[in-house]
Amino acid sequence: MALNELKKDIEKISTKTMADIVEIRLREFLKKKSFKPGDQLPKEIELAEALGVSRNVVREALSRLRMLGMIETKKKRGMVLGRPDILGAFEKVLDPLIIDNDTLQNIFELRLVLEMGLADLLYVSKTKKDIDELEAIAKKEVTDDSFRIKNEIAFHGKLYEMTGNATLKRFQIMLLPIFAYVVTLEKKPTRGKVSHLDLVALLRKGDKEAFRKGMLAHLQPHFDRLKK
Amino acid sequence: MALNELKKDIEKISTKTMADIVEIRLREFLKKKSFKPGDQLPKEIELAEALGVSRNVVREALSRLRMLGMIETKKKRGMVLGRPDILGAFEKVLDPLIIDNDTLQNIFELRLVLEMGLADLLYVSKTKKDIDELEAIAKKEVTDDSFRIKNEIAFHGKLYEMTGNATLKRFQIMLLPIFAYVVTLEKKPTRGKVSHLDLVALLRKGDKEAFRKGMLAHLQPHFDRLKK
DNA sequence: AAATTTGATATGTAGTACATAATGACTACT
DNA sequence: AGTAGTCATTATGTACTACATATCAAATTT
Repeated sequence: MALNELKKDIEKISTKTMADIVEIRLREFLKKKSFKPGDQLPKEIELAEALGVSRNVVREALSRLRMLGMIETKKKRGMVLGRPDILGAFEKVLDPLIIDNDTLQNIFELRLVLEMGLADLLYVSKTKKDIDELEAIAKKEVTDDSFRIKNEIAFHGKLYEMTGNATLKRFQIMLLPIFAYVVTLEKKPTRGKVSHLDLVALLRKGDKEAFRKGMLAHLQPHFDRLKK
Repeated sequence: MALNELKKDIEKISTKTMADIVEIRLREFLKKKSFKPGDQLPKEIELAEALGVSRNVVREALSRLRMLGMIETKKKRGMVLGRPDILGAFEKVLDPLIIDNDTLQNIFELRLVLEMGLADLLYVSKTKKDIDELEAIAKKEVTDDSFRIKNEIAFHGKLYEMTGNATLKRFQIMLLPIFAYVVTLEKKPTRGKVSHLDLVALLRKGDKEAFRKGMLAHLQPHFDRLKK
């Protein structure tokens, strides 16, 4: 196809709307002025006049920034710069059904990378209490295969929680639907040679490398799938 | 503080605007109808009438979804469901200056986790050509400390690229500013005992575990900082 | 001095009007 | 017949006006 070559040679004409442009300009404005959270921002009418567009357009752009938490507004008091929830925006878009397959696969791999990299952080922050709780979770697991994904979620979720990193934990929760979705695409359920209880034992014994090897063995079926 | 307890007992009164609500409702609508990318959506006026709000409000909500790439609009042709760029939304919010310190720290840790978990994926996809290129990058590095961050970016960026995972690579690029920012908070530049060239050698020799240990040593100064 | 009222103000919502681009049908011409 | 050209149609894009609503601050009352 010559189409791909064409696309490289001819740049797509920009069909940006005013709202798109205003959004960009507002972003630049916030950055250039290096506002900090809580700082007062100009009012809508002023922005509209300064930009030479209707208040309507400004509001559409502001609405976007507001959704991301970048700004907060109160009647009469006006707008202030907010503290955006970083993962919030991400979360809104993460729907397995509208993500293309390549990206789904990529996210699946990302999840595996996280899982394998967890050990070092875990060994910095784990406590005996954590391990006990983790063991309780592993022991409570039902062998019934239909509960398998639930077991996985509970166990691995606890692992992330043990890092004490709230962002990481939430990130993991967000990736769960993707993970579950990709797993359901499998024909037959595959199990690694190392069980959750094995992992708990490894954690307790205290050898970081051993734990990592165990985790790899636990996830091996997933890695095997990547090789094709 | 009794405030935290109070917050649990008393739910925050919802001060959602119409645009907020419409955004939620539209999301639900898209999900319930299980539209696929490219599917035609109702027009603005119909949505406004169905929801009992002005077209203005609907447009504000649509503007948000449009920003995320969830919908695409063309004049006369109407709206169709789009393929959102997952990381796009994330990218828009990722500014070190407006993220609070705890989250910055969390993201920094997340980055370390990724780095440590990279090995397994890397050993699935690495090629000799990749390693040669990586070595070229490492050899080109200048010893001047002022170029240190540039060196880091080039080298580690290439590592992510070698995984063949575009999402992961882009995710890493997005995290760079955060990483650089946190590193600049350090008093004195710290160097791990394993250099980039050492890592290349380890990669070439082919032992996954050795490479991971090397990476850990390379990043050790960063991990040391976490322990306090 | 404390409490209440009142006015001013910035955002939130509604509604109207028109511009603009894409579509498709219809017409005319060779 | 088939191509080119015209024109009405339609859904989004932009502008403007008007008013509701919450909130702050000053003025007034007690």
